[in-house]
Amino acid sequence: MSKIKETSTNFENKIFLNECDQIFAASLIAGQWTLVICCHLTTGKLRFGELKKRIPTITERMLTLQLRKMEEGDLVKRTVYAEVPPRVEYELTKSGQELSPILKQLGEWGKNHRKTRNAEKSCTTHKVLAQ
Amino acid sequence: MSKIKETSTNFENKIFLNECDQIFAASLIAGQWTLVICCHLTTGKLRFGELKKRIPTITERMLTLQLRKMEEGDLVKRTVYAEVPPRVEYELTKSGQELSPILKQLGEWGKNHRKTRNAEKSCTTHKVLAQ
DNA sequence: CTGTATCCTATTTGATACTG
DNA sequence: CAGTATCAAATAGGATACAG
Repeated sequence: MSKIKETSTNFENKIFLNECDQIFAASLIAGQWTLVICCHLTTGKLRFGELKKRIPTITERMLTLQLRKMEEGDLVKRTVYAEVPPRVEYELTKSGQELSPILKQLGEWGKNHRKTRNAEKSCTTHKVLAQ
Repeated sequence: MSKIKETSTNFENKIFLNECDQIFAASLIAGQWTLVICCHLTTGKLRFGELKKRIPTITERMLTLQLRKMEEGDLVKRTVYAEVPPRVEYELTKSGQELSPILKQLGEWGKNHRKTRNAEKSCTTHKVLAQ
């Protein structure tokens, strides 16, 4: 990458271009339950009821909404079997699986970041006092 | 990691443990403007007004709110200079900088994912028709 | 079993005006 | 310059009941 003056419009545009994909990606994993669902599906396909059981605090409404959103974003694949009683299975798409290692890194970062923060908190009390 | 039966509660707990850090991390980068700000700060410290100029569509209110949230999350450091007129500079913390490469990967994934989706869309029209 | 429909609350964001 | 204050709009999320 050649050097660009930091004041040039082009320089700023390069940054924005990069942003857009990140923001697009972030919008796909946004939502209270998306990552939770993602995580459970990394180990394989699951039925609606199985997901519900693994995430006891989610309501059926939210599970449906989130799964629909993830389906729309091509993160999960929904397979309906024409049986009685109905059976519907959810699994990560190829893209969804490719996201997993990145999310794992994000988790690692989160773990370390949390540690660092706690370590700092025990030294400096001004934040607590400010409350 | 030793093998655990997939039906055991422990197995599910392991997944949940992993989730938590991810969700914690996600909550820190959530918000309409967080990633945009993050991105601009990767190239160095910026003043309030400079950020505002680089993100023309953000309101001062939102810029303030997001920066405060990111400060609270220890992603950015805020430095106030006792000058007239006032000068305040924002920069990524060490943790914030460590997040950058992960966000870059997320952006790469987003770019590819977007491509894949568009390619699929041009072949299959049922989704468009369903609308 | 796998969802929908309805109603309601909480949180987030935006518009605009004002301040030390 | 770097914010606050206030009000309004939009969006996300939850509780509950019901349906194919």
